[in-house]
Amino acid sequence: MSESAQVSRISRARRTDIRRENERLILEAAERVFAEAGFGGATMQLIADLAGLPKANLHYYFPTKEALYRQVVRNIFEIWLHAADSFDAAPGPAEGIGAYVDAKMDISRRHTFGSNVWASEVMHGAPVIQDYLEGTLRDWTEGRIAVIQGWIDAGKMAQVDPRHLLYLLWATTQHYADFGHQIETLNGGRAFSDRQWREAKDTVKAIILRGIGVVP
Amino acid sequence: MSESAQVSRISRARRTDIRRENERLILEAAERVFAEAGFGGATMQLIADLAGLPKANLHYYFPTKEALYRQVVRNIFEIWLHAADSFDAAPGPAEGIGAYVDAKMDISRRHTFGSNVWASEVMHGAPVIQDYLEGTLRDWTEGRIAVIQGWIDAGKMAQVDPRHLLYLLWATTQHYADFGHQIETLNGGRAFSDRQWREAKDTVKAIILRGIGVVP
DNA sequence: TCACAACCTGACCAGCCGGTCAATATAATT
DNA sequence: AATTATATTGACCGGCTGGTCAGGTTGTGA
Repeated sequence: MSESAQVSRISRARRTDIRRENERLILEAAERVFAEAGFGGATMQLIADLAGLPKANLHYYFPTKEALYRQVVRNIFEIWLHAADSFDAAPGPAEGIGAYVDAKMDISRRHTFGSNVWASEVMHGAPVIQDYLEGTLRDWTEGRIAVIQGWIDAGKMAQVDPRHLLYLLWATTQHYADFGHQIETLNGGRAFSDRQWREAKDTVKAIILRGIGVVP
Repeated sequence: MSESAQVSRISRARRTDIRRENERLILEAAERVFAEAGFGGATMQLIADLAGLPKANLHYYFPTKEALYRQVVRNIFEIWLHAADSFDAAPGPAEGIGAYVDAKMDISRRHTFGSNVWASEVMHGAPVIQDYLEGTLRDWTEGRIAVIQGWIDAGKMAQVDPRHLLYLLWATTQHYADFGHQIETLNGGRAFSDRQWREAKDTVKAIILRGIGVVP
C-alpha cells in the first residue's frame, strides 16, 4: 500500500469523525429537548444551545426539524428492538422474560429521554414511525407471541394471552421511564438508587413470573 | 317567592348554562388537541375551530393557553383519583385490585385523550400539577400502600412491595390508553371491540392477581 | 502552493403564534 | 324604555419559529 493512499484513508476518516461527532452532539441534545418539550414545544435554537453549536449548523447536518426528530426516534427504536435479543436464546419463560424485563428496565434507566420520545411519538399517533409499527414491530411481536405460545404448549407456563402479556411487559418497564418524574416525586424527590432499581426489577419480575405460573 | 325572584333565578341559570356549555365545548376540544399535539404543538386556533368558536372567544373564558391546559389536566386528575373509590370498600385484594383494574381500564377506554394529556404532563416534568403530585397524590398513595400492607399482614396476599405493585397497576392500565395507537396497529388497525376490552381486563387481572398470590 | 470540497455561521425573512382590544350584540334588571 | 352586565368577534400586534443564504474558514488531495 502506498503512503499517499494511507494518508487519504486517514484524512477521509477525520472528516467522517467531525461529521459523526457533531451529529452525535446534535442528536444527544435533540433527544433531551424533544423529550422535555415534545416535538411541538422543542425549538431548534434550544437544541443548538444545548449542543453548543449555532442553529444554522444544525440545518447543515439535518435539513429540517422533522428529519432530526425522525433520526432520534429511529435510534431509540433500534435500542428498543435489540432488548429482545435476551428473549430469544432463552430455554423457557423464567430466563426469557426475566432477561427481557431486566433489559427493558435498563433502557428505562439509561435511555430515559429516548423512552420519553418514543412514548410521545406513539401517543401522538406515530406520525413518523407508523411504517415501523406496521412492519418491523409487527413481525417482532408475532415472533415473540409464537415463542410464548410454544412455552405454554410445552407446559412451561400458565395459559395466558401472549399478546396481553407482552403489553403488560412493555407497560410496566416503560412506566419507570415515562412516569419517572411521578415515581421520583413519590420517592421524596430523589432519583432511584442502584438498590431501588434492583428492588423494582425484582418485584416486577416476581409478580409477573408468578402471575404466569412460573415459580422462580 | 315572588315572580320576579323566580325569573331572576331562571335568568341567572340561563346565563350559567351558556357559560357552562361553552366551557364544556372548549374543554372537550382542548383535551383532544392537547392530547394529539402536546401542549407546545397545540394552537388556540385549532382548539377554537374544533369547538366551533372564534379564537377570541376562548380567551374570554380562559385567559391564557396555560390556564386552559391547567383545567384540562385537573379534570382528568379528578377522574383518575376517583377510580380509587373501588379500592376502598373492598374486603381483600381480589375484590379491591380487581375493581381498581376494571375502573382504570374503563378510564383508558372512555377518557383516552385525557389519559394522554395526563401522561404527557407527567412525562414533561409535571410543570402544572407538581403540587398535586406532592400533595393529593402522595397522600392517596400512602393510604393505598397501607391498605395493601394490611392485606399482606393478614395473609390475604403474597409479600410484595406495595409501592411497585401500585406502579405496575398504573402502568398496565394506563398503557392501553397511552400506547393505544400501537396496540390498535398491532390489532390490524382496528380499535378494540367490547369483547377484546373484556379479554384485556381479564388477562391483566388474572396475571396480576395470581402474581400476588391471590387465587381467583 | 493551489484548487477544491467540506464545514461553519451571522444576518435575515416570511409566517404563524398567543394574546389584546374596541366595537357590537344579546340578555337581564330596573 | 333605559340601563347595566355579560357575551361575541374581526382586526390587529409584537415576538418567536423554522428555515435560507451568502460569504468565510478549515481541511484535503495533487
